[in-house]
Amino acid sequence: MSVRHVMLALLDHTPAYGYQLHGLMESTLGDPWAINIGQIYSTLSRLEREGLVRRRRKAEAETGDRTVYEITGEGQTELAQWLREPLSREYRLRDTIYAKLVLSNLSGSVSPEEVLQAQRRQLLSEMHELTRMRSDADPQSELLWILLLESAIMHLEADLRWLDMCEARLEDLDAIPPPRYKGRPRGRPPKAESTAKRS
Amino acid sequence: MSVRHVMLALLDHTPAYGYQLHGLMESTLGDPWAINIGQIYSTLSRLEREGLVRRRRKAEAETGDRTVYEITGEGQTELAQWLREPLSREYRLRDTIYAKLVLSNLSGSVSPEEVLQAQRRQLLSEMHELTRMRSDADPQSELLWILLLESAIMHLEADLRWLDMCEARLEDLDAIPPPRYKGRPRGRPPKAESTAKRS
DNA sequence: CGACACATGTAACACGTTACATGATTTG
DNA sequence: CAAATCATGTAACGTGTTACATGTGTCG
Repeated sequence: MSVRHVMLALLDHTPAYGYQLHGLMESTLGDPWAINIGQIYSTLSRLEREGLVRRRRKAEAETGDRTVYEITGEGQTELAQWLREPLSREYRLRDTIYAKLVLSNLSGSVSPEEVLQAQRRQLLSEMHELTRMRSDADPQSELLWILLLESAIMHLEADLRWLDMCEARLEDLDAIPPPRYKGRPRGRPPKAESTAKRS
Repeated sequence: MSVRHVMLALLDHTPAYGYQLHGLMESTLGDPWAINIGQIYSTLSRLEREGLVRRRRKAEAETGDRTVYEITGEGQTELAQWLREPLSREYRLRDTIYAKLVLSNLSGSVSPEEVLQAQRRQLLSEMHELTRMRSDADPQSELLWILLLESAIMHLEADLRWLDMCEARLEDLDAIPPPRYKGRPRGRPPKAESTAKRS
């Protein structure tokens, strides 16, 4: 839901052909946003079909045989809307680590302790890597890159603190009864009901 | 990459039929994990095809006409492996808010200030909601639900602090040159190169 | 020449979503 | 009886992945 908008933004800055977009995406947003080149072309097709993008009439000097795309008015509208509309972070409530913790507690093959420990090891090593990269980065020319690293580091810290919290309460987990299933238990399971969403 | 494993874990606890799995998933992991019932069946097919799950032979009392599935040995192996293997959090480096910030800076229609402010408003409101839910929850019977809320809150805090940081450095953003594209710029774009991944 | 970057695609698949079709059983 | 819930699916589509096919141009 996001690659299409990135492409729109890049095309809004300057018309481009597919291969070029691929390069721009990587140089603008960095390696983590590198996608398979094939997806560029299929996304361009969809965007064209929806009228958010159009093929540029050849003409203007020689473009070789490359297919240059440009954004349309509709595309700019869509882009502005995407930029303005804030992200909901409620997906945080669908955290895979949480699921692993609950499920390991449920089915005996791997203990919650093991899950937590493995995860902590992983996060600590990523933390090392991130802080190293942070101190390697040049505050002048790589401001954006640094901001991204800071973000990742802060979330990693949150994860680590959370793991500590869980570990401290591990004993309490044993007391939790397994889920039942018999015609609407109604035992109020965890509810999301975040902003503007009723269950 | 995660629904299949949730289903394996539930089936490891007890054999079940599709509709039942859907209910168990929600009551075990909560609303945020509720998925479309259709996906249960298609995932079951895939799991069966891969031999991680099998249809139980009718017999044993009356099951009605419901198709009961149970996990296989292979399935248990796969499940244990999933539980043991830690998640990489490197996807944090592919943060959509970050992308919006960079792209709004690039294409003029919406300013970075606007993006940051809209996002802050959203996060503050979600924070309100989450803290309210946290204080409503019963520490005895809803320990898991509380842990999940804590996690979400901590990450929300991280996001908010990050937004502040970005805002404080907004002026510096103007100084950033737009990305070029001409035969390998080699201006070291942001690199991910997280654990065990070379670009 | 041969390897590599440039350039454009297609195919197959996994996962997720919404929507629809089709019935049986339960219950107000 | 009508509506809701139970129960099992299918179809269409969006997004993402990997892999492959097919060329041109450049450079050591």
